[in-house]
Amino acid sequence: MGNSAILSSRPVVTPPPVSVVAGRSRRRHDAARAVTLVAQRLATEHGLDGFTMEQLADAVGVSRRTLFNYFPTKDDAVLGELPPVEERALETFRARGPSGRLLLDLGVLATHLIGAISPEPEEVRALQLVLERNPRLMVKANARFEDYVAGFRREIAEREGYAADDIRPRVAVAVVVSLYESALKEFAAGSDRRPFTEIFAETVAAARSLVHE
Amino acid sequence: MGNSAILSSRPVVTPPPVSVVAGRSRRRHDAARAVTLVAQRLATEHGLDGFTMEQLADAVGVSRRTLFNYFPTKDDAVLGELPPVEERALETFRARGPSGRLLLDLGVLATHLIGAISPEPEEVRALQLVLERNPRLMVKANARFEDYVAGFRREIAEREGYAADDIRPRVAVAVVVSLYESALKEFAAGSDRRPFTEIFAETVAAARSLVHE
DNA sequence: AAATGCACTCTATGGGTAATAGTGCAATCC
DNA sequence: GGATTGCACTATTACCCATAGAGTGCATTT
Repeated sequence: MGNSAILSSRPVVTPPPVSVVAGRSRRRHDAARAVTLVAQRLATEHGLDGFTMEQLADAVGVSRRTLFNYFPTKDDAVLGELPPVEERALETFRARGPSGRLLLDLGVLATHLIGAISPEPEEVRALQLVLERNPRLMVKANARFEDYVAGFRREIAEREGYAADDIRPRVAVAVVVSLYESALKEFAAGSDRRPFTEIFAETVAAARSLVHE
Repeated sequence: MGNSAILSSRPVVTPPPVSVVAGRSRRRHDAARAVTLVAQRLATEHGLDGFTMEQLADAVGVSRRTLFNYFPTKDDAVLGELPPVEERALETFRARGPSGRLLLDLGVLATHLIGAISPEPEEVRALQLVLERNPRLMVKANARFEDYVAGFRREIAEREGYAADDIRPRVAVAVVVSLYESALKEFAAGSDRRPFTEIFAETVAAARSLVHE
């Protein structure tokens, strides 16, 4: 359990629910990502309330007003955007692929999303610290993540044709999310510098071995 | 991810790590439980900072000073104590029982602990609300829970003879905790008034069906 | 032995104010 | 033509300080 919030380092622009990152969007995404990296650095060095949007704007090289074109609030600038779901990956999932087994396919989708984040352990630790020191930000991070995974629950219910009150979407997402969080803790605590995707895969494998023992 | 904190309603005194509830301890536990119920009621009605320890003491019928004999802080009085692990249940677990399969046995232990809580849905919802409105309390609740489950991780590593850096204890606990939290959400949201243990069992069954599909 | 009264220390909260986040619109720039 | 920006404004939050209340230790009472 744990009150681990999703930690996005190097997050990507949240596009419309399902979209392909392209041309203008790509440039926008890269710009927003740069804002977030700087915002996270400033938050780590000075605290969340220790830097102003003016300072962030200066550090990024845009106007303060423009920052609000990328992010609705200062908190969102620091948290960044959650990884987008690429259209092809989602179509595969909807078509009950790649394996036909829900938990496995959800794990594949999660791996894909995790690959889009590619955090460094120091970044995860730093952002964890910022969150710990700012319960407001943690609450917001968790609310955002909850909305994000709610979308996956809906996709699951639809793919599997579950009834509206079926608890399996919630359970499936809860299990995969718990593995993600467990892996994130290992990643942040680890000293061996393996990529996060590798640690997630190892965590999934450990869960599988526990289930099939 | 959820930021669901453990919600203890009708919590039991946190005894020494492994102990049997008896005589004097039972009376102490009942008294502490009464304090927590009143504290939770006051927090729900007035907010966490909207009642004083003096008021809580008056409502319970003890002196303010005595409250601190039961709980180290006001927050702890509201959160209550986490359920104790009964000695017999722990001995069974340590002896690799009841089934010999770690995840199943951990689920049995969790069911036992959940049985000791027996919350009502209104209580869960009320306490969730208090936590939402008081990030400080939520942070504390989560830190306590993290310590609590760390103990189970140690028990698992010992029971299974895992190496110190083996990730399986963390994964096993993460999965069971995610099922607990998922069940808690269903319980708080539900309108059919089934006991929490039943909903947890249903959640475990759903996870099992997803794994074996 | 546990509860309690009491006096004290420490910390967090409340209120007022100023700083900053957030907003809308028009002008400018690429 | 769309994005950026400047600007003036509104709304909200952080900061500061004093006070209330949480927390503490000890002696007395039950």
